[in-house]
Order: sequence, then C-alpha cells, then structure tokens
Amino acid sequence: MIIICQGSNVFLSSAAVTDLIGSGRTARHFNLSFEELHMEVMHSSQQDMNLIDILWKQDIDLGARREVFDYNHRQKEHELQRQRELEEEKRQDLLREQEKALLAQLQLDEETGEYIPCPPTSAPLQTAVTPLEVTQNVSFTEGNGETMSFAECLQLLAETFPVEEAENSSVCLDTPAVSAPMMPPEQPAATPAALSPPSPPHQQRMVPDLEQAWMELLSLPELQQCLSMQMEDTLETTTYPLPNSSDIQNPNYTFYPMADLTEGETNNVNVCPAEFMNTLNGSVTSVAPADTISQMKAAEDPVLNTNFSAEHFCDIFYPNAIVEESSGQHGLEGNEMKTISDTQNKPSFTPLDLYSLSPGDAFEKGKPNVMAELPDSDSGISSNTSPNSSSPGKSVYGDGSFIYSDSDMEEMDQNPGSAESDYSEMFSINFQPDDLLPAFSVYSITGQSDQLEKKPKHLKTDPAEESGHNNAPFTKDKLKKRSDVRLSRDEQRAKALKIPFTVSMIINLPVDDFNELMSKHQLNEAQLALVRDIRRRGKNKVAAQNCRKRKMESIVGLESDLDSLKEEKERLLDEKSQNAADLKEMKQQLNSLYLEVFSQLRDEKGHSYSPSEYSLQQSTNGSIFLVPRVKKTFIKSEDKHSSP
DNA sequence: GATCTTTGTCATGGT
DNA sequence: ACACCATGACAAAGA
Repeated sequence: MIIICQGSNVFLSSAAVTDLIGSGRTARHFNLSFEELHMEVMHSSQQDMNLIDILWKQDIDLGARREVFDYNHRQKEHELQRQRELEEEKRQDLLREQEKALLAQLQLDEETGEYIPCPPTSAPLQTAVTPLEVTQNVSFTEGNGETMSFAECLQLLAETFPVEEAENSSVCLDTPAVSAPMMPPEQPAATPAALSPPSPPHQQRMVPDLEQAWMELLSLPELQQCLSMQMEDTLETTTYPLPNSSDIQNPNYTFYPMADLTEGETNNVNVCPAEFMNTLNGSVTSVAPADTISQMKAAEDPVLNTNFSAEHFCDIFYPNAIVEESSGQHGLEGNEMKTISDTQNKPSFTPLDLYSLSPGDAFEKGKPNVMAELPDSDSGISSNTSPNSSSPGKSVYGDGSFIYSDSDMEEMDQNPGSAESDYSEMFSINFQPDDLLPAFSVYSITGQSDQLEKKPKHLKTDPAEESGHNNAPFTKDKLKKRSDVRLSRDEQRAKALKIPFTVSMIINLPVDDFNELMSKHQLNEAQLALVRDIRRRGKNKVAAQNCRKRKMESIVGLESDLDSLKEEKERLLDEKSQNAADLKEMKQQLNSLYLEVFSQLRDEKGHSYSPSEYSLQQSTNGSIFLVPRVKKTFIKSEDKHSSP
C-alpha cells in the first residue's frame, strides 16, 4: 500500500485503493463517497505519474531509450523472437531428417548393437564418412530426436569408442600407424595403447579414435593438416614439442604458442596438435572417472603445463562445451586454479606463458623482443613495422620503469593517426578482449558467468576477418570498438609495464587468488598500482553495467506497475458507474416502496397521510414511527438557530 | 555542428 | 582496514 503524505493531506495511491478493494471492502466501509474516492485515485495516479516521469527523465538522461518502455515496441520484439524460434524449429526438423537419412544407410550389428555401414562401401568418400557415422550410432538414436550439441556428440563418442575398441569392432579406425602418433603427448614415447599399462586405459584407447573421428567430423583442412603434421612430429620425436628449457632461456624465444595461429595455416603445426590432443583430453575428462583426473593431476603430467592453452583451443572449437563445463565443473575449477597457479612458477611454464594469452601477442612472433615494448606494433594486417614502432615517443612505453599515467594513454588515444586506431581496429577483428576469457574460464570464475557465456559467440573468427582485409565484420564490431579500445589500453599498459598476467586475470580472479598471484611475482610500485587500477576499473565497469541493467529493469517494472494501475483505475471507474446506476435504481425502488407504504397508511378516520406532511422514521429498536414533517423541520430549524 | 546514446571511469557511500 | 559493490555524475566517442 502506498500512502503519499503532502503536508496535512494524505493520499491513498491507486495501489492502496486496490488493496482495499482486494480485501473485500468497498469505499462505503470507509465513509468515502465515490466522488471522494475518485478524486483521490485521480490525484494519486497523478502523483505516481509524476514520480515515474521523473524517474523516466532521469534514466533517459542516463541513456535509457524511450522505446524500451513502449509496449508496442516490446510486443514487436516478442513477435520477432517467436519468428526466430519457429525458424530454429524448422532447422532442427531438417537436421533430424538428415540424421534419419544417415541411419538409413547404416546396418545394425546384432552383436554389438552398433550401426555399421552397409556392405557396399567402396567409394572412398563413403569410407571417409563412415567412422563419423558409426561413432554417432548412439548419439543419433538418443536425445529424443533433438539435435545434440557438439559437446554432447563428443561425449557420446568418448563413451562409445572404448567398447568398440575392446571388441575389435570392424568399424573402428584400423590404423595403428595413426593411433600411435595420436597418443597424447603426455604418454611415454611411441607407446602403443596395449603397451602402456600405467596410463589410464580408458583414455588411451579413446583418444586416438576420437581424434580421427573428430577430424572426419570437422573435415577442416587445417585440422587435418595439423594432425598429419603432428603425426610426423610424433613419429620422429615421439615427444610433444613443448618449449624446452633452452628455448625458454633463449631471449629470442617466444612464449606465445598461439601466436602461430595468425601466421598462416602451416604454423598451426606447432600448436594445434598438442592442443588438439588436450582438447580431446578435455572432453575425455568429462567422462573419465574423477580419480583418473586426479591421478593425472597428481602425477604432474606434462600435459598440465599445456592444459591452459589446450582449454583455450578447446574453447575455440567447443564453445558450448566450455560453457556447459564451466557451469558444471565448479569442483574442478578450484583444482584447475591451483594447478595453474602452481604451474606458473615451473620452468616449463613461465609467467610469460600466461601473458602469451593476451591478444596482442598473437602477432608478436616475428619480433618477440621488441613487441613487449611496443604495444601498438601488432597490426595484424601487415607484418611490417607498425606506425607506433616508428614513433620514438611511443617506444618509451616499453621502459617499464616509470609510472604509466592515464594522461599518457589519453595522449595516445587522441592521436587519430597513431597506432592506437590501428590497435583498436585490430582488437575489433582479432583481439576481442573476450577472447581472452575462454582460456581464462578454464580455471575461473564464479560470479562472472554471464560474461563467460557471452564469449563463445566471439570465438568464431572468419578467416577473412583474420586476414584483416574484411571490412564488413569490422563494422559489426564497431559497437564493441570502444570497449576494445579501453581494454587495449589496459592491455597496452600492462604490456608496457611487463605485467605477467592477462587483464582478464587481473580483473576476474578472486581476491585470494589475485593476492596469491601478486605475491608470487615481484612487481614494482608502478606495476602494482597499474594492476590494482586495472582491477578496479574492470570491476567497476562490470558493476556499472549491472547497475544500468538493474535500472532499466526497474524502469520496466515501474512501467508495468503503471499499466496495471491504469487498468485497475479503469476497472474501478467502471465499477463506480455501475454502482451509481445500481444506487439510482435502488433509490427509485425505495421511493416507490415508500410511497406505497404511505399510501396504505390510514388515520383513525380512514384518511390517508400525505407524504409531504409526514415521513416514516425508524428508531434504533427497529420500530417505525410516523413523524410529521412540519414538526421535524421546525425542530431542525430550531437546532440550526441554536447551534451557532 | 548540435544532440542523443552508449560506455567507461571516478568519487563516494554502504556492506 | 580492506575489498567489494552500487550508484550518481561526468566525459568521450559514435550515431
């Protein structure tokens, strides 16, 4: 109930009236005439309107769009959304039909219960497709006909393959030459699955087959090439090409494994296979026994050192899976977090490895030494010297020995021809700051789930986009440009001061982990100040976004309240007019009844009483008296004269 | 060029 | 005391 007090006046708001009505009482119970009630309702509505209008204006000042409050606008949006849902449904129906068609080409193996290809499978194209179809024999029959997410398919693949392998199913990928090199890098050199008892057998059998099926599934030439190269690597060295200690100690060595991704397909070789393997491991992990996982972690398997990147890679190809896992594996997150922080100080995983996940580093492979000091030089379009690197004034940022003030950055920002614009554009295309988060999401973070869920949609980078020549996607990202610029500023600052963590980490790590991270690295004053600034800004940015969101929701809520109040008012007005009509009718009936009673009254002589001279009055005990009107008016007039 | 919108940031107060 | 959050106010950039 809302009661608005103004001076000595007390107004019941419409809601208050609603409460009164809702409680079964009417205005008559409160000695309120309808007119009075109406006036108050009108008045209070006006009050509400004024208040809401003030709020409205405030929020319009703050950027709230008027159409947000427009009911018609929202209705249109709702219809659009429904249309989209219909389209999605149609699409899924189509997919289901395709699945049925696929199944029709398969034959049910009565022994294994698996679907195997029909006998005439001579066409090479068919054989290439067969493993995929076979591996999905379960997944296509499950899920109630719903199309399954890629992560679910993978999980089913993982669950399906060990059985097939154990039974020597004819449909399994019968390429030992493939299986051996496909072994995860953490396994002993060239150890066939049957010869490596210490490793989890589940994983050993599954991964190679999964991998190939996955390769078929994706049919990505890059991935295939990537895999084949890894096979060669593994056959030759039988070790995963992790950076060795000499590489790390080499100042020219770049700790940016992902950097190769942007430099052409062939460069994927250095990174893709291992992470691909880990990607598969990641999917296996989701179905592997928990103790297996813990054993893997406890053994400090080399793969742990690459899990970080691997998950990132996994995230690229399994955005949904990561989202699901991130929501469903909180128990693991803590372990991961500790694992990461533990591994940070290990020789094979220097702090710079973490930093390597920062977007700018993807372009720094060519000049690893210089880049850390030239935050703007990674254009992503050309490998030539960046505009910034040609600017002597900018190179001083790499000093790392002075305080990097905001004004410095503003100076940089205000130079339209400077590298900042290139930098921001580059970020729009390749350096989505959100791209950092998937990698980060592996070992964090609670409380930022909404942010994390938004990430995967930015992960699919068009090859044309990556080339930096496509303008269309860039225009799509224009809205994000500013945030990119801002993040890139922080990235630049962090880079300039050689801060060994990503901005995402700085912002999103829980305070304990953040402090632990800080304590593990010897940061100077400037670095500490910058890190805390970045964290404060990042958190405040999110807070501001939440605040605005809440404000909008509150405005929308108030608007709906207003709508319902208006409806209530309409209803009350209708009820009021109805009651007035009823009252009028009752009065007429009462009058006619009164006259009828009067007409039947007779005095001692049998004469009727005149209604103008007499009236009927009821006493408190229920008896009725016939009172002469003259006397009554006389008394009343006497009262009137005496009362003042 | 004026105006509006969006977004990031700072200051401040509350928890 | 400190970290975090919420929010008003302001500024910058884009539409």
